[in-house]
Parts: sequence; C-alpha cells; structure tokens
Amino acid sequence: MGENKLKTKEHLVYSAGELFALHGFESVSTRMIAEVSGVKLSAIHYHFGSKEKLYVAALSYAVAHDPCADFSSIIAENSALFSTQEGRAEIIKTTVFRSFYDHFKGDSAAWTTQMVVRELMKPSSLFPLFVDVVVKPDVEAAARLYLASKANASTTEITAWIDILHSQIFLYVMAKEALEVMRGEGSMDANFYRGVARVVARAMILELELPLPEDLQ
Amino acid sequence: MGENKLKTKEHLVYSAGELFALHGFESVSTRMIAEVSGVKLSAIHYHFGSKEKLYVAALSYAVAHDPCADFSSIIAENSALFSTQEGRAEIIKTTVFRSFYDHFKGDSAAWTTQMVVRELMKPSSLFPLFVDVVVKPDVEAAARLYLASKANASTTEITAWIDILHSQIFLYVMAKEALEVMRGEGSMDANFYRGVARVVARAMILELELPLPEDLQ
DNA sequence: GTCTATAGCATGATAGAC
DNA sequence: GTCTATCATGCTATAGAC
Repeated sequence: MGENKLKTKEHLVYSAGELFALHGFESVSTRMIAEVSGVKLSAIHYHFGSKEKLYVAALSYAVAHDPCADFSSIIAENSALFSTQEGRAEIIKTTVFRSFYDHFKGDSAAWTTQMVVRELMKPSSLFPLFVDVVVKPDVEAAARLYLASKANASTTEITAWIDILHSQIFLYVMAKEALEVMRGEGSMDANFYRGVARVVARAMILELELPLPEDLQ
Repeated sequence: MGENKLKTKEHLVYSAGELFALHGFESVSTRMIAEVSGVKLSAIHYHFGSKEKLYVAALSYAVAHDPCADFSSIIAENSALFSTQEGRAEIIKTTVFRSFYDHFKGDSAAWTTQMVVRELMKPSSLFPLFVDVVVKPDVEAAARLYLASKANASTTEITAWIDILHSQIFLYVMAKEALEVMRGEGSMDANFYRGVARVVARAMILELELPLPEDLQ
C-alpha cells in the first residue's frame, strides 16, 4: 500500500523520539536509531538532513501531541467553579489528579512527555516554542487562580506554589529509574501516583488557605 | 613546592567535576577536561586510568564533600524539639530553609551538588553509595518525623510529602538555566529561594496538620 | 611524571550505483 | 527512494622518548 511510503518518515520520528526521550540527544547515535527503526543509516539523512533536524522533528511532534491536563484546560472546562473558594479548591484538585494521571498512565511516561520535560534540562532551539505553547498558558492560568484567592501575592510566592506540582512531575519523569531502584521495583505504579496526587493537591489547597474538599480530608 | 605535585590530581578532579556537573558525562570529552585543567590529555589516563574512573573519583569527592542540611542532621541538632507538635513544625521549617540555603547559596548550585543530583537521572556504579550515605539517613529521619504526628500514615503519603522538598530542589538544580530564561535573568537569586523555602515549609507543615510557626503565617 | 605521536574505533555525513 | 561503500572527524586510550 502507498501508506508505507509515507510512514517511513513518521516511523523514524517515533523511534528516534523514544530513544531521545530515554537517553538524551548525545547518548543516541544515528546508527542506533536506524537499527531500531529498521531502516538504513542513510535514510535518516535523506529524510531529515541531519541528526539534529530529526531531533527537532521529534520534539515538535512531541510538543504538538502531548496534550496533558493543566490549569489552563481545567479552568476552561470548569469556568463556573472559578468564582468560589470551594470551586477553586476543586479546580486545583482536578488539575493535580488529571496531571498525574495523564503523565503517568502508562508503565512509564510517554516519550512525548519525556522529550518535552528534557527541554527544561537542556533547552534546544525549540525551547521558545515549548514555552509559548506548553508553559505560558498553564502558568498564567494558575497565577490567575492564585490571585483570585490572595490578591496581593508576590510573583515568587505564586511561582513556588505552582512548582510544587511541576517539580514533582519533573522528578518522577526524569528520575523514575533511580527512584524505583531505591524504593523497590514496581513501587511507582498507578496507585502510587494517585497517592502522590492526593498529597500534592492537599498541600496546594492548604497553602492557598482554601477549604479542603471532602474526599481529601 | 611539593604541593604542586599532589595538586595536579586534585586539580583534575575539581575541573572534571565542574564539567561533568554542568554538561553530564557523555557531553564532556577528555580533551575538554585537559584543556580546562591546563594539563595534557595523557595526564588524565596516567593519574586515573580512564575517563570513567575520573568521573567516579569526582563523584565520590562530591558525595563526601557536599554536606547539606537534611532532616537527619537538623533533628540531631534539635532533638529536644522532636517531642511536640510546635517543635516538629520548627524542625520542618529549619530543614527546608537550611536545605535551600545550602544548595543555592552561591550564584548557582555547587558542582558537588549538581553531580550528586545528576545521579538521580543517570545512576552510575556509585549510586548505591549515594543512596546509603546521602538519601537513606535523610528519608528515614523524615519518615520518623512524619510518623510522630500521623502514626498510621502510608509509605506513599510519607514519600510524596518528602518529595515536596526534594523535587523542588531537584528542579531548581537541574533546570535553572531554562527557568531563568523563562522567568527573567537574575530572577533566581537568594531572595527567590527564601521565598520558595517559605512556601515549601508552609505547605509541608500544613499538609502534616501541624501548627504554623508565627513567622510563616 | 610529563611530553609527542598515534593507534583503534565510533561517530555524523556523503557519493554514487541501482 | 533505497542501498553499499566510504570519508572526515573526534573520541578514548596507549606507546615510547625524555
């Protein structure tokens, strides 16, 4: 079928994306990618021109296809809740639980998530795009939520509060292997992430001095 | 003086440590290390045998010389506080503030800190040592503190609670460059980290349902 | 212990037949 | 578009003079 022709390039993006996500740009060789993809080495340069351009292609795919829940999307879905304290606590709870679920629903974080998160450690040329598309909407929505409860909050305070959630996701994405060695194989399962979401949601709601939803008490 | 002879090897450890901490093992070449150290390439292999053994030497130096405050040390210094709720809140506050201060007192985190933190992302052969010396005492002390207030807490709950602090440090060490680009050059200064410590301490104390110290209200 | 020179290998990229 | 063969480069590591 004609599909196969089109799919060679896509297939290369997926395989390379997984490898880049897992090991990082410098630790992955073009020969490795070719082998895993089942294509010849020269196909990479024919289709993308260089290893770096393949990386950029995989990263922009990841940015476009990694639509995880964030404050922006949850507030948009539940705009009626924004106006009351109880509602804003509910928004925080939902955002935290959905974030952990979306990022960790598989055995390990999707390669798209891992690639995007890696941008924070070693920004590439696409970092500005990543910031505009992924980070800014989330952070701005979260800041509005925070200010709705504490109008005179400082930027530092708001940033640190959002980072309670983001840093925990960052840690579990980037250090999963090491943490599982320390805490026991299989210890980081769906149950663990639910428990973590519960603690993080509680901490963020209490820190903002909002009333705890019943099921978090 | 005879010192210079001894110091060639040490000097190599420092220079290599800084480079490994900043860029990671694979991104640093032996040529780079030699140049920065001001020694010849062959000196590396003469003194250490291989690039990997130099890495191990730098890492074990980092583990040994990076004595940051943690729950274990703060509890040991303030054992009298352990028995009351107010005291345990005070211990948490002190640990969080001291942790942020120790890790971020310079312009950027010390290379020793960065190298140790990198172990979480790509464990080396020294990872078990790192866990025993650095992680275990801290985590066990924190768990005892948590259980003193909530005797029937689950492991997940305790782990997630400790990770509120650890993940934030992890994020700020590993992603500092990207975060400063996003949030403004110079935005991550001593003041910022103090503000963050305040938020994290509040969140951890409230999550454990302890009374907030006056200066955190 | 320190230098120069170089071996031996893996890498990213390309040329040219088909 | 896909293959094989190969180039140029940078890497870790070593040999051997001094």
